[in-house]
Amino acid sequence: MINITFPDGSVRPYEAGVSSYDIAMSISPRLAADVLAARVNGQVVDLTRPIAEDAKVELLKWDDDDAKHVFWHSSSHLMAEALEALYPGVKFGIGPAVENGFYYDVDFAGQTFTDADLAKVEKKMLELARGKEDFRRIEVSKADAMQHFQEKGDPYKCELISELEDGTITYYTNGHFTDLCRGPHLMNTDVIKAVKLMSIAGAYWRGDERRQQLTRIYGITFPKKSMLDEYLVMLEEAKKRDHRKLGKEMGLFTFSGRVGMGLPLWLPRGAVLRYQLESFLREKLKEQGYLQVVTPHIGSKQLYVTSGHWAKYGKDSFQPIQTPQEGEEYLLKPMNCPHHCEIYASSPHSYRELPIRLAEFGTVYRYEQSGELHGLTRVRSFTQDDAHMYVRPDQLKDEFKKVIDLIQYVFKVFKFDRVKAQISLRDKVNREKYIGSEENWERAEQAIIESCQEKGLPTVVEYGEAAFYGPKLDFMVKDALGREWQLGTIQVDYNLPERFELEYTDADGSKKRPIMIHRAPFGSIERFTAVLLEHTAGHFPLWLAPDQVKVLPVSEKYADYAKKVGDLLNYSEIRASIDDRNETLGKRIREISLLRVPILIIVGEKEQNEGTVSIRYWGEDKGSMETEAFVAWFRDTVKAELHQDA
RNA sequence: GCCGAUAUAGCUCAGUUGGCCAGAGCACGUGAUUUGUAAUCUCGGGGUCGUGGGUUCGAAUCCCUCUAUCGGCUCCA
Repeated sequence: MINITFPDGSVRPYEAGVSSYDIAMSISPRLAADVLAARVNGQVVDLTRPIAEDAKVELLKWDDDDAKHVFWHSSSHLMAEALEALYPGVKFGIGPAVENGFYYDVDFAGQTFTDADLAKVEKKMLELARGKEDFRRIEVSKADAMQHFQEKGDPYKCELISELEDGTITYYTNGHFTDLCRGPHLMNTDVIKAVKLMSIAGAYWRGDERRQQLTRIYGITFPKKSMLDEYLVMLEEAKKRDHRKLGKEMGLFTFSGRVGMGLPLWLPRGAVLRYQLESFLREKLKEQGYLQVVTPHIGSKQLYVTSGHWAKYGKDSFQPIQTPQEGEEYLLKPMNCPHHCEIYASSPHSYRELPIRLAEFGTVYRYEQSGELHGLTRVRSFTQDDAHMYVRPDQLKDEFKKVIDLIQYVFKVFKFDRVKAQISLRDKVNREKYIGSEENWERAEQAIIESCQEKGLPTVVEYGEAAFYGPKLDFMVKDALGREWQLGTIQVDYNLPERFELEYTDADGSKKRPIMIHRAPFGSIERFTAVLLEHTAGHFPLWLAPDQVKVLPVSEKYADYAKKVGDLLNYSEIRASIDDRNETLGKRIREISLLRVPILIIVGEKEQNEGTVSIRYWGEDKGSMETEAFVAWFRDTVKAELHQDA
């Protein structure tokens, strides 16, 4: 007999070799019907795996992320089985579970497969699922595995097997389909009740663009039909928050094929939004001792040869502009740091002056591959809320931590919770992608890791995500559809100061090299605006809304009073305007609401006589109050929105 | 850049298997109406069906090119 310990701490004896499914059955058949996988001593395993020794066992149902993962992974095998049945001769790459569902990469070997075929595969999957096929785990030797997939003619699986160690290789079989797979899987296919194949896309084999492109089929499955329906409704709702749609509806920005792809045009209301975002940060930076600078939109090619950007990105940039007479070469500036380095270098510096913080809302231009452009989140021209700090070694960590505080303050004001802080370090093996000495990198990476630890900031570490000149701390936020975007970033850089031979005079009179911190709390105004739109569904905080107040006279008769109110509000620095068009009140309210104007003021006979305004705040009737009282309330609200302890 | 899809009026979309002068709602202009919390009524203007080519007696509709957009992949200083 062995002892099984449950999550609540209780212990029950079972015969050795008992499976998690048997354990679930012993508790209740109802539980056994719902359970999808088990976590034994912290490891997720098949329900059918025998347990030989004393163990901690958790029975996992749909509400557990690991259980969903197993469910979707098994679903990808089910889809593969369906595809093999419908398209004999297809070859398979990999088919993992992802955050929302699963995919399988398939080589259709010349057969065509389009969106229209998805329904057919869904149908086949459901048919196979109802056949209650067991997932069977089989351990095989490397030689046998290799032989099997060679005979089947599946080069992708052979490649994967060739990299595995003998003795660790397992198959899973469901129905007529056998796949190389580590598992774990569902007990059988019967629990898969609802299937939706979402889309097909090209995907390079092993993520390498020089290799074969496979057809990736994305899908999602559920244990209940109703859950699929809910999921699809949720997706529809998310699409309504798409910043591209909201940007159009709210008159914030547009694109023009004639201007060029990925080049956003900010409309008047969008421009107001930008200026608000900029002055919000400018105020904060003033408090923290930043100095604003302004630099040109182009820079000599030589500048980027010095910085190393030309060697790294020259071929993948907008190509140099040449002067007609002299043949000089200039680049559209893809970043602001080299310009700022030259500002630093323009005068001698004492150790007493440091840190020097140079800030600029710098518009940069980067060639992004055409297929990569995406609304405002990925564009070819964007404005960074950039700054570069030049610090002494003893100031580095304090300065870094101050920036963490600033970024956290920003996220708090905008109510971005669930921000992921990611430490982006060098690739562990492939190091020729980076410039600078091993020693400098080591110091820079340590500074970031230690600063985060000292701040108690929860982080994840990603290797290979560093910039070529230094490691980064990136702040990632998801959009409406769960896609992750990098917003804020802080980078430690020992390399550019060397390349630009930046110096300061230390206390002992010797020349020393400053360390540079690159940082941008928004990342870019464009991307920040996009993510903010999706988070708020266009309901910006009051201080930020391009139009804060619209004043609506009930009819023409009250237009004068409306104007009086509007003037008073403008005088009080509230962005207010009047809508006295010859339209019904209901219609004007509807149109202004669609523009996401937070406050509507309605004035008619009653308000005119009493000197009051009637307030509608985000669609809710707040009754009437004296105009002065409204101004006071407005100011308090804005103050509260901006006052967040970092 | 690669794979797949889409492109009809300013916007959102109809337009059957190729067949009269290409339609609707909103928006815009006009006249009436003077409105009390999410769409008042009237009349009117507006489209070389993304571009260029091809097939056909005939193309918004079928084929190719290019451009832009969408979903992914790759990339992201």
